[in-house]
Amino acid sequence: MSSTLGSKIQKIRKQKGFTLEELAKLTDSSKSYIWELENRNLPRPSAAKIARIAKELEVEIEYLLDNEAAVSKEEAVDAKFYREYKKMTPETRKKIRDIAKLIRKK
Amino acid sequence: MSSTLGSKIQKIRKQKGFTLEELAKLTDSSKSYIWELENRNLPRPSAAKIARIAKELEVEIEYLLDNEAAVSKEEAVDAKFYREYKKMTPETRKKIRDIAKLIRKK
DNA sequence: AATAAATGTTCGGTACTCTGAACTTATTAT
DNA sequence: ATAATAAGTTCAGAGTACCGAACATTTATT
Repeated sequence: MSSTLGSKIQKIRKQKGFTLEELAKLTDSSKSYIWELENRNLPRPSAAKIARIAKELEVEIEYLLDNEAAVSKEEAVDAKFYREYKKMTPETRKKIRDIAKLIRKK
Repeated sequence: MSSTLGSKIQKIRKQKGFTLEELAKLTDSSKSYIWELENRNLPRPSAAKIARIAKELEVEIEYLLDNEAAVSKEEAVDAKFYREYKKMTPETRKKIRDIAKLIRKK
């Protein structure tokens, strides 16, 4: 179940219905490179590229990078929550943090 | 005010009291490379390296990568919140998400 | 089925990552 | 002040990132 960087990118790209060329264009890449990312196991792609790809695929960078076991469903739920949280207004975010602080204290 | 990747890494490394060699060892890097990361403007360091460094420095990868304007204090507060959130129990996390959902609906 | 159009794959080359080892500068101990 | 140790800096070189352009395969059109 190891799920590599490449397989994750490919899976999400297809889910979103992008072709290699489309994702390449969105991320200022060449389609050949996106293909290599997906199909060869490139040992150290750049952080900048991976960040742009993560953004277009709407996933956390960590999700793409962290391998195997680390990507539990629980963590996915948390990451999703954080993505949503970040879209809220500052006021709402503060409320949530304050409440979290209270809850924590039991 | 541009705040580059390098300056961020250096600032946090020093805050945490690490020498180049210590951070290098923690992240399976050479101290020469950590130095170059901090002091030269390397155009595309690998995602794997940046991820390991972010982890040891206890910051979000996004924080290191996103440039200037994006790194507001507000966002730092949010990132801190998320770091703490992730350390909570699954039950507590769920409570927080549920409450967040309610709050959102006004 | 034949052709065109779209999507995917290979490859050569330039610029870059990252290291180990040597070197320089700052700090601490004697 | 001098020596010893630690911290920081430079550099050559092996291996990789990433691109453009050519080639191959799949899918759509007639």
